Amino acid sequence: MSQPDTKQRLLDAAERLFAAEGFHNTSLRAVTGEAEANLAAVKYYFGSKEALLEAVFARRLVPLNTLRRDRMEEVRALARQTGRPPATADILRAFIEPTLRFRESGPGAEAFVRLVGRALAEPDDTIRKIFLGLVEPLFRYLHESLTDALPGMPQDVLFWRLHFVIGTLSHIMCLCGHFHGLPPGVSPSTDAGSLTTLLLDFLTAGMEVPCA
Amino acid sequence: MSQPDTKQRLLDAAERLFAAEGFHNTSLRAVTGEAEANLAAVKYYFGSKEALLEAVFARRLVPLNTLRRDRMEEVRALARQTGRPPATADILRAFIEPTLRFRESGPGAEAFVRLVGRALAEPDDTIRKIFLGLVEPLFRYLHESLTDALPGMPQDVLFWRLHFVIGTLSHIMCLCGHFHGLPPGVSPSTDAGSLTTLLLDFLTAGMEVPCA
DNA sequence: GTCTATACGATGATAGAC
DNA sequence: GTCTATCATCGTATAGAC
Repeated sequence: MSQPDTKQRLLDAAERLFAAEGFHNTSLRAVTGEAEANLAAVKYYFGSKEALLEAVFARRLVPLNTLRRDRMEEVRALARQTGRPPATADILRAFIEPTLRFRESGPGAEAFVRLVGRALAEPDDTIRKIFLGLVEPLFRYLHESLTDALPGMPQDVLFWRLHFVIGTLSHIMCLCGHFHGLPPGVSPSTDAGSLTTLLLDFLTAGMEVPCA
Repeated sequence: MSQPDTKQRLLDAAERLFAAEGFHNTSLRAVTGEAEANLAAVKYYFGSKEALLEAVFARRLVPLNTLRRDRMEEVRALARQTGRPPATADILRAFIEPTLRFRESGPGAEAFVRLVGRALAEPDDTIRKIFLGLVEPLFRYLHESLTDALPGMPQDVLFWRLHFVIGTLSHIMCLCGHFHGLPPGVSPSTDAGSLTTLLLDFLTAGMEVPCA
């Protein structure tokens, strides 16, 4: 290769721009301009604009998903030793805490978190499916783990509540640092630790409440 | 006018296409094609593509917001007569039930609900601000009503929980009829009545749980 | 007032030279 | 591996017909 890490520079520039301006609102000329690469380099390294997006997702999502699954597996293994179901709060923490902490894991990570938070609301089927392909196995495992934690809950109620959790987390991920309509005098804490606690209290109560 | 309601046909076509394909993925040529109007009709009636989107939002959102605010005001007025705070569940129901019922209010309404559900996750600042301009006063009123219902709750906790509610509702709005990864044997009910009950149980429990 | 025809610069994508 | 040239299509703008 002649240039050092053209591929990495393209990924970095695409991640930042897709998060800041949106996928459809970002031109390949803007990406290659910021990465100081030629327009056709995207075609060469990735194949298309959509394949570039998939690479942006995969680079950070694959290790994050491994971490989230490992933590959920750990909670369930410990519970099996006691012979009792895992606590709902422990399952949710294993899923949520790495997600929120990820924002503090280095340059570009905050932009990436916003990008992921928006992905499920993406109108474009192709793009949403690229993202779903990377996270759906993990969602299934979370579903399975929650079924484990809440053995008495009807299947369809659990299914909806799972999506309530995912929806809340997605919204918080794209909200971080971008509040609308802050009332005067309110300056909510945004560090991963506080936010994890606040989310866990709220979601655990919602997951565990008896249904009519 | 020569053609019957060119403006309405443009709004109908834009609503359907923006919801189905996304705003940036929908060309004005597609809109005017479906509406059987000339390309320049958008410029003539609305001024720009973004102004067309604002008109699509406003047409249905203004009456819906009036309904939601009226119902919240009614709950608070009744509570004042008893001299006690309104119930959290009643405030949330006043906000959520009209939103979910709206989906069944006629042709095009379901597409519109998805469009609104995605709006807060919209990456484009201009578009998100168009939407926020139409809903922020209502969000503030919901915030105020929940402060009323939960007088002991710290301001910053209430602020976050308000956003948890909005995030959950947004996600459900864009999910309706578009599930990913349905496990076999689960066919969740999607009618407004059942969904309202499920959401209310979950969100009320989360709003009312004591915070550490 | 309402609508049509047409043109302009910029975009995503590609083919093929080097 | 990298770059130039080219293409259809995009949002927008304008001039003018009815």
